[in-house]
Amino acid sequence: MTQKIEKLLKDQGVRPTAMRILIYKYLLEKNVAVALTDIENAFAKSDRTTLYRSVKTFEEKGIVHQIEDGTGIKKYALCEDGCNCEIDTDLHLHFHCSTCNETVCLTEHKIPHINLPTGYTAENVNLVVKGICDKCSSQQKTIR
Amino acid sequence: MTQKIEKLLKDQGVRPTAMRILIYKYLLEKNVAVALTDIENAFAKSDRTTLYRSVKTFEEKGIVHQIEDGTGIKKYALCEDGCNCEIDTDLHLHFHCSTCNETVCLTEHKIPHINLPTGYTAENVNLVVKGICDKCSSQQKTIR
DNA sequence: TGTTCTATGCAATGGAAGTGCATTTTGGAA
DNA sequence: TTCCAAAATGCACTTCCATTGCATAGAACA
Ligand SMILES: [Mn+2]
Ligand SMILES: [Mn+2]
Ligand SMILES: [Zn+2]
Ligand SMILES: [Zn+2]
Repeated sequence: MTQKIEKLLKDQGVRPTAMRILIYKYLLEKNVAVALTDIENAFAKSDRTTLYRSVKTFEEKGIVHQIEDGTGIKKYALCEDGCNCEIDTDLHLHFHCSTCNETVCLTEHKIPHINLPTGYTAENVNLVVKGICDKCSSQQKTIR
Repeated sequence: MTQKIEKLLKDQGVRPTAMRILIYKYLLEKNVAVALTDIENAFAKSDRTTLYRSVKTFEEKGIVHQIEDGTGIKKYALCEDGCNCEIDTDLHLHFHCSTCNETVCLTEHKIPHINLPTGYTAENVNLVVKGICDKCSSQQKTIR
């Protein structure tokens, strides 16, 4: 496991330090997008700045992508294999649940092509749907 | 003008105070989405809290809609006539220019219908395209 | 006029992003 | 193996914006 991650990080041009490996593992085991604060809370002995800069490096090297889910808090999630964060091919829908407050990548749901008025050039597209996630809606059923 | 605004506010259940009318006028003359700080700077003698609560009231009464353009700063813009901020009919694309840093409503560009996995329910959709706006790209041309 | 609800202003809080700088760690050259 | 330069880390701070509590002023209404 750790071996693989080390290799993966190296391949992306990121030095596999102890903390970075831990962060990567954490992102891997979470199946939702995480905030910096989440990572901070996951490790008792961690400095926010280090985490901040590690994640930033990950982002620059294409290891994670940043998600703006509308909460005002930046979230991060691992990129898919072979992802280049390219518009039309890699960018996908994100879903933010207003009940559990979790944000997930719906990697199967790519962003539809958007027509823009003349003169406008798209560099990036952010599509976030807010509502109730599957877990929360099935809990609702269970309750009643 | 002021008369119309007063009526409009009343019709939406908002008392047309002096400040609120000013804010409304300001939003009306700006053709871009504005941040609270923008409004604050537009009026020398204004209290941020009053502006904050006024805009919040506007939002609750369906007079403005909030825009999360990914900058982390909340923006606001007047709703169209007859807008109920309803998904599929009223929600539209927003464009954020990375050059001039302005965010505009592209009210003609409604949000395409999004298919979600089973169990997910959509309550709101946020679609933001980032890139270069028409003004900025035409300036580019002029320069070279 | 007096009462009550609403709007406003001021002060303060809180959360998160981001930066400067000193120190430690690391990887590679010698 | 030893040493050095570059990279990573940790701590202290700053900044920016959203948001709230509470006291006061203002408007509507009986
Ligand atoms: Mn994602
Ligand atoms: Mn809009
Ligand atoms: Zn949920
Ligand atoms: Zn522009």
